[in-house]
Amino acid sequence: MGCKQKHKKGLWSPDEDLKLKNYIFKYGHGCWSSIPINAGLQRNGKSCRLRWINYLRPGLKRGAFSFEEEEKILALHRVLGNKWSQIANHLPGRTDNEIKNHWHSYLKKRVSKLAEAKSGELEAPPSSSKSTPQDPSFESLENTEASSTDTDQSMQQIDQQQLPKVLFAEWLSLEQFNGPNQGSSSSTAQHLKYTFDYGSANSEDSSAHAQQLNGEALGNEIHTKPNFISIDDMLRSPFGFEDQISESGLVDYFPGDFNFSCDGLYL
DNA sequence: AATAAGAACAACCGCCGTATG
DNA sequence: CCATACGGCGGTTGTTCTTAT
Repeated sequence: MGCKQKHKKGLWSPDEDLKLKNYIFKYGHGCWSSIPINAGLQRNGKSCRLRWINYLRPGLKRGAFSFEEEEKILALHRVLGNKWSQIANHLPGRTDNEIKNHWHSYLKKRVSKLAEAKSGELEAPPSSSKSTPQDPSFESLENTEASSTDTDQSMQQIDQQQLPKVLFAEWLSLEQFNGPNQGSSSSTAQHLKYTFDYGSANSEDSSAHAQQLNGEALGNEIHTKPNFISIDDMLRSPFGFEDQISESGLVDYFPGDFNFSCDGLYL
């Protein structure tokens, strides 16, 4: 009869789940495409893999997201965008699919409501119409090219609307890393790594490192390419690092009395 | 109680990068 | 070097559940 085996689609039955689970517990998953054949399932390998990863795999949390988890997702999403698998890496027991679903069904609305509220504040400031010097010229963005003096502001506006919030380490080449100021660059990178490694350090230590950096003829402004920081470090930061993600696409960091920008992230 | 609308969840699809022959 | 298979990822769709009317 039909020479091509039709793969079953749709929801998984408890029986199918049991077959898949038993097989993987016994033999491991190895090659996904061979699993349905060996386990006696009418599914394709991809479907088996997805079912295992998102539902059957041990260690999954399931159930409602906690407030802490939601906050973490929001913070990570601001940094990573829709990199669900990377976000999931920072939430043990949660799958990328689960996080993605929760984002689309709940968090996204929460964020856009917040943004609306914020933009409402910006567009309709309290009746006392005192124009702030920082007030960006939105009409000029819409209709005309920005004048050269407004370039920075305009770039920020464009970035805010269109560009990712952060430049990632993976986009940077080794060449850039060893760039023209090779010596100082790599030593700075080392210092930065040290400075940010406050998993075990307290903020005092951090500011001590900051002082150390400060003393390295770097002045009170450091902008060396590329600097790296891990996302977990960012989220752990006693300085509220996630609030320092700049609209220019770089990460600005202000621990104490010095500041620099960070161009890369450890993922 | 019936049902329409919206929310939440599960799974599929297509694309891309990598490994292998 | 090329073709193919596979795994992984993100977007999207389909299904089920819950709530409002």
